[in-house]
Order: sequence, then structure tokens, then C-alpha cells
Amino acid sequence: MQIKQLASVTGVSPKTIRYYEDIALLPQAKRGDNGYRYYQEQDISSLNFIRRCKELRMPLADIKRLLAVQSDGNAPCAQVDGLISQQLEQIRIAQYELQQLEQNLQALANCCGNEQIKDCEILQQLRAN
Amino acid sequence: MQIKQLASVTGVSPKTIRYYEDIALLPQAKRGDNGYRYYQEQDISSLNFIRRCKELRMPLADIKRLLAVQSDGNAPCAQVDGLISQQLEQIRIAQYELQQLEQNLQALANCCGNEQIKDCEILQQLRAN
DNA sequence: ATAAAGCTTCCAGCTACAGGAAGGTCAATC
DNA sequence: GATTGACCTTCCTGTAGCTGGAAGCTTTAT
Repeated sequence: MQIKQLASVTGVSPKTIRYYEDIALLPQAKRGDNGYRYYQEQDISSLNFIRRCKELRMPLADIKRLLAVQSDGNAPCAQVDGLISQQLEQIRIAQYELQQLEQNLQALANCCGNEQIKDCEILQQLRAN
Repeated sequence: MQIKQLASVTGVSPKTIRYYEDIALLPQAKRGDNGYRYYQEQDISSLNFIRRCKELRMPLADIKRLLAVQSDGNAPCAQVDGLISQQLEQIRIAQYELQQLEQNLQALANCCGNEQIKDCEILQQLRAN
């Protein structure tokens, strides 16, 4: 299978697939005599795995570690657990920040009933202090 | 006042201040005979304004527009309103996404009671489908 | 024969800076 | 007068995760 087909099967663009190979997130693809990359089923699985991790907002570096860890079946599971909880914790922090942010923005959005910049209370708030 | 003092007053690093000048978010600073940048009160206000907008996660491009708009006191206020509501909407979208994410991660985090990678149910979930 | 589609590599750009090198300047100290 | 240390300057590189585009192959279809 050529790169474009792998791309359409997995929903990951050819550009991105090459990029993943560049940064060694994917192994170097086999090449034909013409220099084209050729892929197998295995590569579909890898890309799907990556895609799913990315949906969880994992950094590529972490995904790389997960991929590495998978090759040693006897390794302890703690690393995986650790990555997931870290991720979860970051999400929660982000949620908290966004919540504060929403309140601030909401307050701002409601504060201006004027028509001209010189009276704009949003800007006055932002300049304040 | 020299750049370092402006930095310590506003909490924005000298690097960042120079960067803001580069991208014309701040006007070109006055220079002494030695080439050093010198600043006034006005610059403190500008930087504080920028800092406050950044706390609201506004992109620098938007902040630039806000700064530009401020110089024309008779312009309509709608642009400012628009930016704020856009920002608010994005925050809400992000919140929704994070909420979904948290659920997914939570489900994953709870799913693995095993010890070895080869049995890890987190990885199995991630590979699934 | 030619055109279109697909492949390759490489280079630039996006955001918002931070780190560091190489070199000039200023104030204080010996 | 010389030196030290703290500042200042510009310029280059790197960060994350790609995307767009150029220049130049190959393959396939007409």
C-alpha cells in the first residue's frame, strides 16, 4: 500500500505520516525501487494507535514512549498508568483555568453598553490597575 | 527607564519586550546615543494592557487589533465586543472538548489492574477498533 | 506523446517566545 | 588606568506538530 492509501485509511495525511517517520515515531518505511514508501497492515495499527493517543492530547514524545514500551511485553505497566494519570491531571488543570477564564471574559463581555471606543468599558477594564 | 526596569515593573521579560517591538505590537522604542532602548510611563500601560489580554488567552494578533483600535476614539465599539465574544466562544468549545477528554481518560485510567505490559488493558483499549 | 496524479526531498512558516553567542557600554572598584 | 560585572545590542537556533509549496522524479491513463 502506498502512502496515500495509508493516509486515507487512517485519516492521517501523507505529510504527517512522513513527518512521523522523520521524528522516528514510525519506523522507516520499506521503499520500492522507485523510492516510494510501501506500507502494511501493521502500519495501519500503529497510526490508529497514534491517532487515538492524540485524541487524548498526548504529546508525541509520550506516544513515542508508549510505542516503545509496547515492544517489551514483560515490562511493568506502571509507565502506562503514569502517563495516563499525568494526562488526566493536566486536563483537569486546564479545565480549572478555562473556568476562571470564562468568568473573566463573561464579566467583560457584559460590561460594555457603549458605542464608541473612547467610552468602551471593556477597554477601560483591560487598561485598569 | 531601561528595558530591564520596564521588565521588572511589568513582569514581562526583556526578551519578550524586544520581541513585541519586532512584531510591531509595541512601537519602536526611543534609543539613546549608545543604542539602548529607553521607555516611559506610557510603555508600562501598554505592556500591562497586553499582559491582561494575554491572561484572557488572546492571540497577539488580536491584541494588536485592540491596540490599534484604541487610537481611534470615535471608532465603533463593535470590534472590541466581537473579539471578546469570539474569545468566549472558543473558551467554551475548549471546555466542552476537555470535558469529553476527561471522561475518556478517566475510563482508561480505571481500566487496567494488571502488572505487565502484555496484559495492559489501557494499551488494549488504545489499540482497539 | 502528453497530461494528470502521485511520489520524493527540502525549505519556509505558523505561535510566542527562550537560550545563547558575540560584542558594545556603563558604573564601580582597585 | 585597568578590570570586573552587569547591563545592553543583534542575530541565530530551537521549541510542537505539523502545513504549504517548490523542484523534480515515476506511473498511469488517454
